[in-house]
Amino acid sequence: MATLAERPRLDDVLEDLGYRMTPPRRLLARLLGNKAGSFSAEAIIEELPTVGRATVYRTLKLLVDAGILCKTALPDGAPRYSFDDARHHHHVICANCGKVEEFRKPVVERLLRAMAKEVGGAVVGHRVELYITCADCL
Amino acid sequence: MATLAERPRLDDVLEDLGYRMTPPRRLLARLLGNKAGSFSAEAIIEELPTVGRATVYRTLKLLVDAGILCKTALPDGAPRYSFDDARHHHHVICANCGKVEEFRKPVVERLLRAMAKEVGGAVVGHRVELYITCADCL
DNA sequence: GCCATAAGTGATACAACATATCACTACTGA
DNA sequence: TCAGTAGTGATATGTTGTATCACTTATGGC
Repeated sequence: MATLAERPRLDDVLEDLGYRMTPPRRLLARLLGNKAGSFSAEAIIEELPTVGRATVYRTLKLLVDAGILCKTALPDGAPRYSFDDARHHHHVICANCGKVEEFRKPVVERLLRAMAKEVGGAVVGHRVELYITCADCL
Repeated sequence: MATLAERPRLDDVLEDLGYRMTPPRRLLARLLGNKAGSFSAEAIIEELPTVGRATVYRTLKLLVDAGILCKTALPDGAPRYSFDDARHHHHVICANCGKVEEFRKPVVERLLRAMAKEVGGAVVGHRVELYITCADCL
């Protein structure tokens, strides 16, 4: 995951993408900017009672589409959002606390590419997730 | 995925697991026994209007827990059920028609095990999915 | 074959996560 | 300043399930 320091300022990102900077988006940007680990959409909604559900979901989607956030899931399927780093990567997810870390392994990509050749058809994507109980939770 | 011929008879499976064979379960077993590819729970519910939602979901869960069915997801997160083969495996999923195929690659397991050593914490599981557009859909 | 009983059932409510609609508001650029 | 469009929040709806609960029934022991 991009560290707090590396992270682009969210309001800048949204403006650069041509979106308007509105008070709800500023609130969201400020809140998300200080989030570590992963979070659920509902948590954000609770923390920003003045911002409507639809707006929270809309903005999260915007940020996911822009590659700023990444949407993953815990093993039980509960969706989590976390900051993303622009490069292609996979996730290590703590099944207990939901913390998400990224990893990049060219070997994984090579392997999947090789596998792609074996199956007929055109590969459109892949997903690799490793579930752990993190050191803090042990 | 287990081929139609290889597939154990579902009613036998349920009985062997100690479950009662009831009319709704027989209907489900007959319907699922003829399914190819993957399907959604809601499709089953529509096809069996005499069987309640709860019963369909309960029975699907039973079969997933028993290792007969496997629950995966399309790239957009829409859940799909497909027949499963008992051994550990991963999925190749057609993002267009939802067809699910299994693959086994010991290399993948070895790689994930190696990765597990690098991250702190205890590995509790993993998920690897390859999304394609299958030959039929091209 | 009968019966007790535990397992199973369906209707319905609820829950989590998200999108659609729509009248209203407020940025923004001209 | 002002028109036009992007954005907003309330609310309804959709999807995918799980919980509850009164009712029904399959099954094993006799």
